[in-house]
Amino acid sequence: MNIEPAPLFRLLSDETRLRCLLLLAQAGELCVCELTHATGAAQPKISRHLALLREAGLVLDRRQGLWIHYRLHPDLPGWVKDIIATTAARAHAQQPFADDLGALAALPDRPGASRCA
Amino acid sequence: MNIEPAPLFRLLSDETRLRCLLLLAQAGELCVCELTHATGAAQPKISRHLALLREAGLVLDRRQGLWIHYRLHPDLPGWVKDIIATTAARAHAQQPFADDLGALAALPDRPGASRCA
DNA sequence: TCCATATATACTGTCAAGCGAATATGCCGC
DNA sequence: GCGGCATATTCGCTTGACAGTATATATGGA
Repeated sequence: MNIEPAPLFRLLSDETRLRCLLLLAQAGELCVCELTHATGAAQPKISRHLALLREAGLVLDRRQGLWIHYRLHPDLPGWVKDIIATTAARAHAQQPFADDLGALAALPDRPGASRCA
Repeated sequence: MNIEPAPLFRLLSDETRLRCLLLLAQAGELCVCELTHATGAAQPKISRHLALLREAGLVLDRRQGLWIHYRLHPDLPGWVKDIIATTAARAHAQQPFADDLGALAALPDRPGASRCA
């Protein structure tokens, strides 16, 4: 899966997509409901944006029963990882990303992912 | 001038803008006609995109007689410089950026900038 | 088999981005 | 001031992105 700069930036230019991507970069793997809650966005909205990231090869999904877990694609080119990491470092303490991380941490039973409200 | 991640990526997501930005990152300072020739784009198109980059604080312009020279803003935040540098490194040998650099080098009298065809 | 939950997709309306063509502005030399 | 060059701006148009609502699919359990 080859990734070109301009289309990559196009994907990163939507705040909802960027927030999801940075959450995945930070948390490793998250199911759709966790992303939905962390961002406060509607479920179809998250789903659509995740589909775009998936089609571009930026994320991978893994079905586990009822839940679908997303994570950054492990084989991303180095320069793409660099850009995500740089952005994550800068966004980490700023809005709205800081709140997203807080909301994620506040979800009950997170490590087991047993509770999706 | 504060720069937010999503709007930055929005600016980088247009190929014409990205090509101009990377040319400036490589060449240091270029006038509009050089960017126009290097990219092969129409002059109003280049001008419009440069205006967007200028309004966002990514580039600075300097008028010298008839010519207007653009360069990357020297006070860009470190993370923005990093992203531009990372992208430039990856794009350097690929299309269409390699051709842009070649076309730029082929322009006559470049260092003196005396000849804008 | 029927239901509930998690996620994905389809449909539709709205809005902004980008383009080409034409025109305007600013600067220079005569 | 006039003409010419470099650059900027405006206009009308087209296209594509995104949102919300509604609906479909898939899985697991009673």
